[in-house]
Amino acid sequence: MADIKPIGKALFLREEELRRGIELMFFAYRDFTGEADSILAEQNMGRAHHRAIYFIGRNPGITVSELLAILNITKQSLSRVLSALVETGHVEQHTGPEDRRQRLLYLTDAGATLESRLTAVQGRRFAKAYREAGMTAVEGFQRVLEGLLDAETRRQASETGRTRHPDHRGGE
Amino acid sequence: MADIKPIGKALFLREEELRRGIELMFFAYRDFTGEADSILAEQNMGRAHHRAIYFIGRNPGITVSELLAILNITKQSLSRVLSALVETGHVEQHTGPEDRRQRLLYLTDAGATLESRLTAVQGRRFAKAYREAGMTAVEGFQRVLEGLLDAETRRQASETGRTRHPDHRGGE
DNA sequence: AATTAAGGTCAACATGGCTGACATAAAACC
DNA sequence: GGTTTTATGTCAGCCATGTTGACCTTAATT
Repeated sequence: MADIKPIGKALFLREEELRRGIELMFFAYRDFTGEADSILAEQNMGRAHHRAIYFIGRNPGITVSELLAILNITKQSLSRVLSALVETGHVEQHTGPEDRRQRLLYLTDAGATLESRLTAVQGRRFAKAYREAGMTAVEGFQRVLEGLLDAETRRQASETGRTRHPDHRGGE
Repeated sequence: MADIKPIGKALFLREEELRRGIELMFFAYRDFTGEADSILAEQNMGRAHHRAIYFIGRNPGITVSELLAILNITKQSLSRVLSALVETGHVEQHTGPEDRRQRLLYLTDAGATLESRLTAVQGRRFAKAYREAGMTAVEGFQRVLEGLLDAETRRQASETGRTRHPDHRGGE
């Protein structure tokens, strides 16, 4: 099975090859999110809640504006989700110490627990795919996905993960 | 397992590596669909319409049930979208010649035109990403995406693209 | 013929995008 | 220091698209 080489070597940009990519992308994304969606449904949440929880967990103390820049949705949409998450006790908002207009966002313990659970199922799926495909494939996978990004996203993505605020939630 | 060279050095399934995959998947999918979404918005359509048009184009004469199996949504959801597409003249329904309960689906010329346009922008994005990443990377990309699929999807995916009906739309 | 099953549609609900209007806090102007 | 402008975030209401439930039509079973 090692010789899957869909492309003997000739041009691999033929229509069929491209359609294969388009379709794989659709199916893979759907299945990739499917398990998490089920967990979320149990809690009466949706994908939007997941994304907020995920990136708040990644960037404790992130502001609504910063989160917006990552998610690329309107602040009104995000606001609705955040209100729900605060309501259910998964997220805490603290007024910014410097700029009191800001709400710094943190996961509560419940939020962190849910985040772990969701990331765990998605991580397991990736771990399996990565393991089966092998290291070289993983590298290629990442390379192609990066190539699919908008220039703007690529710029931002390089910043994500940088803990922007040294974290101080629950400290008190 | 075929003894997969331990990545340069350590295990590569660490949390950070997995999170990178999760995040790339999110951003790439969003950007990948973004351009098509804009075109669709012009026509007062959404992603659901796109998917229907895409797979009908791929499988002329497909039945609603078969399309459902590909899309994995409820038939009620699909029905709404199909009605709209028939209404706007992008899709034609022909009663099945064998089984008169069935509606065989075909793109009209307008539908085919729109499909081409949408596939073209997504194809261009893939062509660029593939070109930049190189053949080996593309192979890895496909391998990993396949690994992310549910077993069920993988089974079905191998069938997609098989022109199931020899096409006879517009034959009259 | 009567029942059961399969293919589709209609209605009503929830999620999560969107835009518009707005409150509050900070910054800029003077 | 008061006024205006700008930035951050919320509330309200619309639209797209997923869901379930009720239903019609046609085919298959008996």
